[in-house]
Amino acid sequence: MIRNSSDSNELKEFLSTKTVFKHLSKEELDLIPLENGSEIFRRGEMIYEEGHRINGFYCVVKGIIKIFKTGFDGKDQIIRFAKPGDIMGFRSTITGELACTSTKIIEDSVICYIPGDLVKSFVKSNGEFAMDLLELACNELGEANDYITDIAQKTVRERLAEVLIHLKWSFNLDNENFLQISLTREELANIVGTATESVIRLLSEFKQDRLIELHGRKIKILDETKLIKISNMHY
Amino acid sequence: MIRNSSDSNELKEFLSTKTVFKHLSKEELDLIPLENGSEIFRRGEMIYEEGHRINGFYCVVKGIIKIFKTGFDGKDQIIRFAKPGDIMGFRSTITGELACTSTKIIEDSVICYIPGDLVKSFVKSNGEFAMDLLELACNELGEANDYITDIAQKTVRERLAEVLIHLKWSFNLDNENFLQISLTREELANIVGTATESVIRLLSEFKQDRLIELHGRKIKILDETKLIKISNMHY
DNA sequence: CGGGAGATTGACTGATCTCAACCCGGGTGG
DNA sequence: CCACCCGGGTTGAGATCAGTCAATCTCCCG
Repeated sequence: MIRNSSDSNELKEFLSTKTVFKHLSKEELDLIPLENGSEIFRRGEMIYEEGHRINGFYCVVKGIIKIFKTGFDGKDQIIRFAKPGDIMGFRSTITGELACTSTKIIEDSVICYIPGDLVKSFVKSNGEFAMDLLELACNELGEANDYITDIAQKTVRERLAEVLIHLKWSFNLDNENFLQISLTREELANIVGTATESVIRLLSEFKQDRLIELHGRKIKILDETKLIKISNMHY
Repeated sequence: MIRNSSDSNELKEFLSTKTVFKHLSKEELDLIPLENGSEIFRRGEMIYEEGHRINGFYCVVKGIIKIFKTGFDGKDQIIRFAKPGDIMGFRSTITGELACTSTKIIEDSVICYIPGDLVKSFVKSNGEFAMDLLELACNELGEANDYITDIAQKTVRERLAEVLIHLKWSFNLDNENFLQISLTREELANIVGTATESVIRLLSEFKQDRLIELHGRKIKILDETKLIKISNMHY
């Protein structure tokens, strides 16, 4: 974790255009202590861990972070990914509970921190902001509900297909149309909720069927339509 | 569904003491149109269905409702239960999306409706209320995250044990210490995320082991400690 | 070149699902 | 009054998806 001397005006610009803080007034934005700039994290580093006390929002300026819970047997379950513009830790900040998830860097990231007290004061004084934040929470809740139903009802094969599609929709492709996000097979398994070996077998099956192309960790979706069919998605 | 002529002052009293509306001012409370009173629903009736447009909060005054999603193969997944003081439909009301869940009465209920526009105006004008609502959403989000991890990682046996414990903690017991809530085996399966037959087999196994007692749909927890151990819960 | 992490493959196991039969109690219509 | 039906609830047998374990391989790095 490295202190980054990025211009605080740049950060302000970012917050006010790309994040849930977009409806803060100029004066409110000025209250956020950004003098320290943001922090740079490298792949594998943790920002905070399950059980820790969190007192503010961690806003992703750049990079990709996995947000996950560790089950009683030490196995991780990835809940979601955070990418530029996303907020981490808002649940615990709002409820005042300990963090219920850990956050680990997938792709080198720049994070800036916004104290919780400040956020709460904004919620109380700025109705637009409160509404945006509420919407954010509700959107996440909707996704969580879908996730529950999927994991409870679908086969591993269906879920893996769905995860691949979601990854394609959520993350950029490189110039050869490979998914930019680079995940280990174990991480994929921790999204799908299955064993690493199962992911490996299914991936090579999909590859056989010309649905995807694999180059190490890089994945290219070749036949989105068929994958969607396999996944039994509604959309 | 029957129109109930309950006193609107009684409802106001209820809203301002038992629900997320507790921080509304007297004036704000008066804005809520409660003249029509509340509505009575009977077991089996639906309040709203997945895919419908919802334009407000459904507040449970009395009764128990299951909130569930229907999977692509027609199988239901129960997401949570709503009981007196709880709000249904707030996610869709806030995000403006179609309902992502259906709601079906488990135990005869009294429901009162609060228009969404009004709620949104409260969010914008009353910071305390906004904060309470946000907390509500965040609490649910935390539970959803736990749920995801459980379903993804635990065995059916562990999950069923956990569900029984949660039911005991969430619902009252009758004078013989049986769980008040009455669920079919299929409904239990739809919480756990398994087949009806699996629930039946595991229940009778738990009964053999003197962990629970069964009288038709009524369930009594005999050995909470051991069930918690079986469930591998953290708490 | 040796070591280690991650990826792959194969064999085996077993938890859980599916299917089908059967039971049970309540309600109903002849 | 009784046969029948219907919605749960139970039980058993068999099929299978997916997890575990163990061996091997492939890179990449120091």
